[in-house]
Amino acid sequence: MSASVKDVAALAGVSVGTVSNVMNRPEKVSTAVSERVQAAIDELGFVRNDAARQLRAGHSSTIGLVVLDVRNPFFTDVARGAEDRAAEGGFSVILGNSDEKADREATYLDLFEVQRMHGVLISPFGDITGRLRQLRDRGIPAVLVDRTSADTSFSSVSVDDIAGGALAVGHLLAQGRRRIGFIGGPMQIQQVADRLEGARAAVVGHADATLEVIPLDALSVIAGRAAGAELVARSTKDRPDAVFAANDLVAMGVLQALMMQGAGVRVPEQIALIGYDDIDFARAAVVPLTSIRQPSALIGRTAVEILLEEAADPTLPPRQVVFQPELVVRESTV
Amino acid sequence: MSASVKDVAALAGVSVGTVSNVMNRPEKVSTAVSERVQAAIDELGFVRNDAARQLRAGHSSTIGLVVLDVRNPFFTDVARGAEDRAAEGGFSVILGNSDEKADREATYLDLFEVQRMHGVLISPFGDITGRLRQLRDRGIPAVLVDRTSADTSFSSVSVDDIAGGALAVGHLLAQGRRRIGFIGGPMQIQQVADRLEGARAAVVGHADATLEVIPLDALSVIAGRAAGAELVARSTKDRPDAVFAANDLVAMGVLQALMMQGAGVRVPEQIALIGYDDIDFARAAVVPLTSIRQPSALIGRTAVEILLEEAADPTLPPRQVVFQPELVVRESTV
DNA sequence: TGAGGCGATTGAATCGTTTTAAGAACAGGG
DNA sequence: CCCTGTTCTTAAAACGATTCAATCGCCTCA
Repeated sequence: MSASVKDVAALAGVSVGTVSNVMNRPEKVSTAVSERVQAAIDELGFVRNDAARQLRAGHSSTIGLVVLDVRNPFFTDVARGAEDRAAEGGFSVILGNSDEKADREATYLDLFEVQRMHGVLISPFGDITGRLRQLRDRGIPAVLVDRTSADTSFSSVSVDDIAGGALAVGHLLAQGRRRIGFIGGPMQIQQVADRLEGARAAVVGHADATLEVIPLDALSVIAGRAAGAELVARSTKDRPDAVFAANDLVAMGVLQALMMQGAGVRVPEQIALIGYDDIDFARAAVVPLTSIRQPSALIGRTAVEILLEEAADPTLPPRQVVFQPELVVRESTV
Repeated sequence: MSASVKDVAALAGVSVGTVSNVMNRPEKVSTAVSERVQAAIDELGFVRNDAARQLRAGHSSTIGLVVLDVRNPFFTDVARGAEDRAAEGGFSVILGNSDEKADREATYLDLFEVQRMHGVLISPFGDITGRLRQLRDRGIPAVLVDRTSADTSFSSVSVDDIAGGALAVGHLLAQGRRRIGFIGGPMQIQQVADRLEGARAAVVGHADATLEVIPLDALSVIAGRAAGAELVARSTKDRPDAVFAANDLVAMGVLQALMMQGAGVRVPEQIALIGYDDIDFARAAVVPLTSIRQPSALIGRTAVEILLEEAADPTLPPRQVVFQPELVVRESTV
């Protein structure tokens, strides 16, 4: 069907070894021969068969990435960063979407194993350190993304959500707000709990400030809107003067409820509002939303970096990299 | 590093050929031997090396899928449908995000070629029929997704956007609306042009109905909001009594502008609003949005179906499958 | 002229699985 | 006891790129 090195070698009048050298260590080949081989490659439209290369090499030059939700811009940005860094080293990234389902997650890991991936990046859903350990024993290293490992036997790259929460509430306090509301949940989600913890820490420094927690059972627009409606129903003096939503989806729901005809709570005059994640929709909201941005692309880039190092030297000790989030101020808080 | 068939064969006391038979044609092997081999596989934690299998087979058992935008729920649903159908046939799908960039699209096609994919599904960005023809000549068939091919030399699976436009406006007319506004653009996007064409066709049957086109330069929330603000600025009698937005993002922008404090245009009482795509956000909007749903998962499923058939028999003539969209009625139009 | 050195090139072995033709073991019929 | 099937298993030959020890030229210098 398609041409092989053998065909190229025959056409160029050299041996297959030389053709391989032209492609992989050009410095070992004279320019005359190199050009002749190149011409033959072009003429035949030769494309290397990766399976054969892999078989010989013992492993693929592809990195597998499993994310919790491809629709979440945070993860697509992580993926982009990973792809960029991988490309610099001559690797490719293939993307799997676990959709927060354990069986899908397992299926992707199986696929990555039969394909003898160079390594795996994963934002884990269930507890899969056992499976990851198995993969590592078979020569496939793994790096956790957006979650620190329970045990520290794997490297991880994540963001400091406690700092993020403190950053958000610190900003509200700096704007002169004192009655802060935190809207988010469920608390089983580590990220939510951490953000709340950060919020609490920020409030502690201000004796006259209070923090009210309004729990949610999901991080969605709908849930946020319900919580917002509850605020609208209160008398003005019982309302917080600032709200920190656990993520941007929730914040958008709250915003919708506050701005609704008949509600007429002005943002940010009466209630300042800050979200988390800085998704595109946040910028595009009726009142552009102040939010906490995570260095998503950098997370992906760093994860690949660590993965490649560990693949090259499996004896390296695991590392935990934690990035700091960043405040993005827009109209909803000023 | 990891065990090979040879190790399994040695442990089970049979030849490698038998091990292969146990895995691939169990009916050729006696139960006694089969059990012995299975035990050996389990004990060694043997996992097949896909590279070797592919090398022998001549092509991978993986299908490549390139979409324009992974963040768009439409495409993730297409991907899901494709994965499901592929899994039924023992194939896997790997997902590439071209992000509407020609170079990213090309990079994925190159990757799929060196990996000797079983086939490629693609929602093309640029004109890549030349490249696809090349792939096909080298044994990798392709099926176009969500776009009919300019020439009909490739199979394609798409949705009838003209019918979708007619469906949307037909619904508005059935609700008694007569002054219809179409908000969308740019018209270079085939889908937008088709939806408008369908809208025009629907209006033709009603002598007293009018269709006003409000052009946009992008299908975004922001652009939609600007168009909505323009409607708000008009006197009531100059406003349309129903708006058909080219997609849900635009519709959400329009909705935001209409509902804004001070604007006070009631939806659907004063202006009915319908979108297109039926994304999750549409359901979650302040006023849940009527929309046109496309059978996304079925599109992916069908595309894989056709691809597998063409891979099995490359002489099959290309087929164009066109699905019909579906109206989903919510509060924004009733 | 021949030895030594050096860079460029070759050819065969290798990776792990699948496939296929050939062989072994066994049963039943004559 | 031999012959003919059947059923199960084996051994060896692929697949295509890479690698490395071996070889080939060719030049320099004694």
